[in-house]
Amino acid sequence: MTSEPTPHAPARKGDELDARKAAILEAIVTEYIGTAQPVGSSHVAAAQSVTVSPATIRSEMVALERDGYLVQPHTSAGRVPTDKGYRFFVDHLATPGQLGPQQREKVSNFFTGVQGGIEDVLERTSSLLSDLTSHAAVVVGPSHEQAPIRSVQVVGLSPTRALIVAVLSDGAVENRPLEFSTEMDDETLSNASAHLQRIFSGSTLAHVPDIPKSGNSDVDSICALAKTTLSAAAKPGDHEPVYVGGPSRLAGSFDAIETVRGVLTILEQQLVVVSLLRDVIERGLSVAIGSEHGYESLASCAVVVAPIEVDGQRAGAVGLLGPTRMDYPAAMAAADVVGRQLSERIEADRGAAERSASPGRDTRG
Amino acid sequence: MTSEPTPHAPARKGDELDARKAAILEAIVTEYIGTAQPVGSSHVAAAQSVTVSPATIRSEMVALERDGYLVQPHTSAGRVPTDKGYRFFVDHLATPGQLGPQQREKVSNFFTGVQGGIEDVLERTSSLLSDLTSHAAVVVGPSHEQAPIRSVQVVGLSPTRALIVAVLSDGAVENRPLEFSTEMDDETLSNASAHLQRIFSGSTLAHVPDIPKSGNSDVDSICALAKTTLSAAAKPGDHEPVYVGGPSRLAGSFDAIETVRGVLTILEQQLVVVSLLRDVIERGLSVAIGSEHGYESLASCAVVVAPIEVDGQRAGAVGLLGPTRMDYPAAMAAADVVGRQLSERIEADRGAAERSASPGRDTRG
DNA sequence: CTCAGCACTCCAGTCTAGTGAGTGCCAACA
DNA sequence: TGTTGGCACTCACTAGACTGGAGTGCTGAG
Repeated sequence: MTSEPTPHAPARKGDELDARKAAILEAIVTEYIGTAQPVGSSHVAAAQSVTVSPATIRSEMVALERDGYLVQPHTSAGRVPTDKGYRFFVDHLATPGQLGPQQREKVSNFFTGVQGGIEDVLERTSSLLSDLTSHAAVVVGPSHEQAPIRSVQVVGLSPTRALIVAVLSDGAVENRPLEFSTEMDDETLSNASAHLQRIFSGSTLAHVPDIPKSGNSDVDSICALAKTTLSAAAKPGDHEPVYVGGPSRLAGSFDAIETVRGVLTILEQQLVVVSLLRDVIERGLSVAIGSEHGYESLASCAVVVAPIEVDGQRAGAVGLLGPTRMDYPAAMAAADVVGRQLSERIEADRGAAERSASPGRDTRG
Repeated sequence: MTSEPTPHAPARKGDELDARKAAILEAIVTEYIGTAQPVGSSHVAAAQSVTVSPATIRSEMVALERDGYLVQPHTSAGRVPTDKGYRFFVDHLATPGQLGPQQREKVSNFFTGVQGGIEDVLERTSSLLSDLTSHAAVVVGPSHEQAPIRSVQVVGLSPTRALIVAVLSDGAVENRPLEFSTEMDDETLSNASAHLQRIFSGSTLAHVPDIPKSGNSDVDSICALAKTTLSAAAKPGDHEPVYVGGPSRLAGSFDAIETVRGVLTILEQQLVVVSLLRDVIERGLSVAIGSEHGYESLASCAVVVAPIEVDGQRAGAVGLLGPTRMDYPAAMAAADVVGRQLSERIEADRGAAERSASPGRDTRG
C-alpha cells in the first residue's frame, strides 16, 4: 500500500519500525506464542536475532509500548503483544510457514483418497484443517447461486406435497418442499417436471428464467411455485454451505470458559461465519486479529482465511479460528495449502462438468 | 419392576428407601440441583417435606452415604448426590415436570410455523430443544433404511461422473456420486435412470432389489454401480441424520474446561451420539446418569432421551445432554413433548405420503 | 548510544490464624 | 427405641503477613 519503508526514518505514526525494534517485537511475539507468558527483556536478549543488552531492550520496549505494539499486564511483568503487535508481525516479520512432512502427507493422502459428493468433501476438509492445526476450522463452500442447473425434478410425496430437487453442475443437490393448495396427480407432476427441466436446465439459481405457459393451468401453477421456491433457495444466509470442524479444539485454546462459550455461539450462527470470512477476504486480508473483525465475542481470537478460487472466481473460503496468540505462519500455511488443493479439486470437477456440457447435448432423453 | 415397597421394611440392598430417607434424599437432590453446593443437614431440615431435626437427618445421611446415594466431598462438608442418588430421584421421587406457559407456546409456535424439508425440521428442532432447556440438544432422525424410495434419478455431471439422487417417501434426499470407468452419454444415463426408477420405486434402501438385465451393457453396469452405491448409503454410521443444537450451552454447564472439551469431542462423533441414544432407549430408559452410559468423558453428564415414534415404530430420538445436576423433571418434560410433537409431524407427513401411494399409481409418467 | 548496576515494584507462593458450615458422637428425653 | 439438643471436632475457605524472584525504570560511566 504505502511506499517502501526507509529503514532509518523515524517511525511514521506506527507505520514502520526500525530494524532493531522489529527484531525485538518478533522475538517477543515468537516467544509469547510458544509460552503464553509475558516476555521479559532478558528472554528477548537470548534470541538469536537480538544482540543488544537487556537494558537497551527495555528502553526499546518502552517505545514499543508507547506506540501500541505491546502491553504490560502489570508493572514488573514482561510484555505481551497487542493486536497491533501481532498485525505487524504477520505483515512484516513472519517468515512464510511450511507444512511439516507428516502434515504434507496427510493433505495429499486426503485429497487423493477423498470421495463422495461435494458436501462430504467440504465437511471432511474442515476436519482435516482442524486436525492439521489443532484449531477450529471453517469451510464455506461455493455458493450455489452461480452453478448451472443440471437437472430439475418434482417428486410427489402426497397429493398436495412434493419435493423439488435440483442437481447443480458442481454436484450439489438442493431440495425444497412444495405445498399445493389443490391435489395434483402424478402425471401433472411429471409434466411439470419435464417442463421445468427444459426451461431451467443450464441456467443458475440466481437467475432462473421465466416460465412460458404450458397450456395446463395445474402445470403452470406448479412451475410458478417451483420458480419462487428455487429462487429463494439461492438467497444468501438461508442455506449457505458452511462446515465447522473441530469446535472442541476451542476448549483447549482458551482458559476462560466464557470465551469458549462466546466463540462457540458465533460458530453456531452460519450466517455470521460466512460474513466474517467474506469480510476478511474482501478487505484483502488473510488474517484478522482480535478487534480487527468487528465481533465483540471474538476479541481474543484471530481468524486465518484462505480463499477457494475456481476459474479465477472466488468460490468460498477456508478458515481457522484460534487465539490471537496462535502460530500464524503454520496456520496460514495450512489454510493456504488446503484452500488451494480444495480449489483444484472443485475446479477439476467443474471443469469436467463443463467440458461434458459444452457439446450442447440435451440431458433429456 | 419390584413389588410395592413396604414402608417399614429394611432397605433391601439399595433397592428401596423408607419414606423418611426418601424425603431427605429428595430434598438434597433438589437443593443441590439448584445451588450446586453440598447440602448440609440444616438445609434439609428447612425443607417442607422433612419434619425431623438436623441431628436425625445427619444420622440418616450417614446411612444414605453408606448405601451409596450420597457422598461427602470432604469431612465437614455437606452431602452431594451420587449417580445412584440421582437415579433413585428420577425413578421414584421426581414429580413429572411441566412446561411453563411460554415454553409451551414456543413449542406450539414452532411446530405450527416450521416448514421445509425433513432435514431442516430436525435441525431446527434441535435448536428448539436446546433453547427450551438451556442444554445441548441432539436429534437423531429416522434412518433412511426403511423409507420407501419414491424416485431415483441418475444425473450426468461429466462423461465419466454422475450423481445418483434418490428421493424417499419421508422427504429425505440421498445423493451419491458415481464414477464410471468408461464414458457414458446422456441417453444411456437417461435409460439407466428410467430402468432404476421402475425397479427401485417402492422398495427401501435396506433392501434394494436385484436388477434384471436391460439388454444394454452400459445401462446394466450403471445400474449395478447404482445398486451397490445406494445399498452402501443405508449402512449405519455413514450418514446418520444427526443434528446437534446449542453445543455452546455446554460451556455454561461445566466449570472444568476439560470436561467441556471432552463432551464436545463426543458430540463431534455422529456415530457415537447415535449409538449412545439408541443404547439408552433400548435399555428402556429415558435418562442415563453419569457412569450409566459407558463413556468415560461423559462421566459428569446426564443424557435425557425421548423416542421419536412413527406408526408405533422407533424412528429416531431426541436427547438432551447436561450436567448430572440438571433439572430432570424439566428436561424430561421438554424432551418428551418435543419428541412427541416431532413424531406427530413426521407421522403426518409420512401418512400423507402413504395414502397417496396406496392407490398403486405409478410415479412414472 | 549502550549497558552494567541498582533500587523499586508487584505477582505468586507459602504460611498463619480466624471463621463458619458442617459433621459425628453422646447423653437425655418422650 | 427413636429422636433430639448439645458439644467438640474437622476442614475448606479467607484474609493478612511475609518472601523470593522476575522484571522494570533510572542513572551514570564508557
